[in-house]
Amino acid sequence: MNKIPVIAVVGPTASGKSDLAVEICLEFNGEAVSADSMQIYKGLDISTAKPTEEEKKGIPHHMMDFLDNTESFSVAEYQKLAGECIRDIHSRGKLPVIVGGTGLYIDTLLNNIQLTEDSFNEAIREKLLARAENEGIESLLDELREIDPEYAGKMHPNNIKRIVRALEVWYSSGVTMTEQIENSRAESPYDVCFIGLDAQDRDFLYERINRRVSIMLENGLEAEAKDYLSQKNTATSSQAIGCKELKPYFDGEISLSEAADNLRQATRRYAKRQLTWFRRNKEINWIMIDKYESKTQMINEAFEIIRKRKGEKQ
RNA sequence: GGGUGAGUUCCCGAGUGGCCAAAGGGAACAGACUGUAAAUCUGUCGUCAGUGACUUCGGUGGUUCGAAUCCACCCUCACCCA
Repeated sequence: MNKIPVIAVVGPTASGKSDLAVEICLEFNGEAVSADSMQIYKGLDISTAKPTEEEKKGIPHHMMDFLDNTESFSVAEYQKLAGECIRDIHSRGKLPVIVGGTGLYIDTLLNNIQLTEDSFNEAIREKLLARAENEGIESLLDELREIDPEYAGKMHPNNIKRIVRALEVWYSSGVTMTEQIENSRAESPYDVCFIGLDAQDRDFLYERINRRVSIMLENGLEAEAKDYLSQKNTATSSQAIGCKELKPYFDGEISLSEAADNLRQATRRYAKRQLTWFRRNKEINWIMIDKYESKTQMINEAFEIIRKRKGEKQ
């Protein structure tokens, strides 16, 4: 079977993924496919750091900026839609370049993880959540131990979300979480060249994040957040870093500079978690962004990795 | 110049004679993650050695079997009176 070649540019926020992806598209005749759980939404342009038209340099960007705030979204939908994008780009003789920081989306998409049908049931979830509230989580964990002792063994009692989800999967589909994970393995239709962006010096990355937040503020993040908060939004988009940190400021509880600090901190911690996620992927070719004197050198390094990979295939 | 209060481990902050390397929170670091993932959860967090040792609670000295905790003096900060 001929696999579809794709490039995946991953890494923490503010590491320069969007930029690099555009350059790769320019060099290798590609189109960008965003893998970002928040950039899928319309609006939130500043807080999710969507590339501007100018920054896109004419490169089409898919899976970005198409969903209304009132709609929720899930990995399964992402996998389906992004998969279609990739096939479409490939069929037109172009190279799909996946770019984003949502590890779950990227792994689910590129590893072709088979998610169980009908394992998503909000009503059941609500009920389980209510039970957790009333009976205590131990009761639910005991129940999970009966159904799926292996998975239950991995659960910490504080991990309500995951315990509830495991039960939700069982009651809605009749498949245990352990079975789902086993069943999820499938051959990937993609031949992926991973490029990961990180910094040798963590502070270098954190400085970039701090600066980026300042720039967002200058560019009107406040107004964007205010506007966003005035609408009713779905759980997915309301989790975005940006608005929720600014809200206490709007409510007069803290100063703007405090809110800005919180924003920076939340973003740094997010970057940390992204790194933890990506680090376990041994296929990633890491590029240390603070190792190069110029951006051009860094970009060339990425090009080299891609060319080498292409050469191996031929 | 007089008075009062305060100085605790990276930060905030509890601790008023042994149960204190010192609650709690934050940060930081590390990890998990299969339909909410920019979310959620976990671990470590004075230094070594791994059920023990060593150094720490503004400084110096003292009391005591034993002090972050008591006393004296000193330094610094805050507020109040002049």
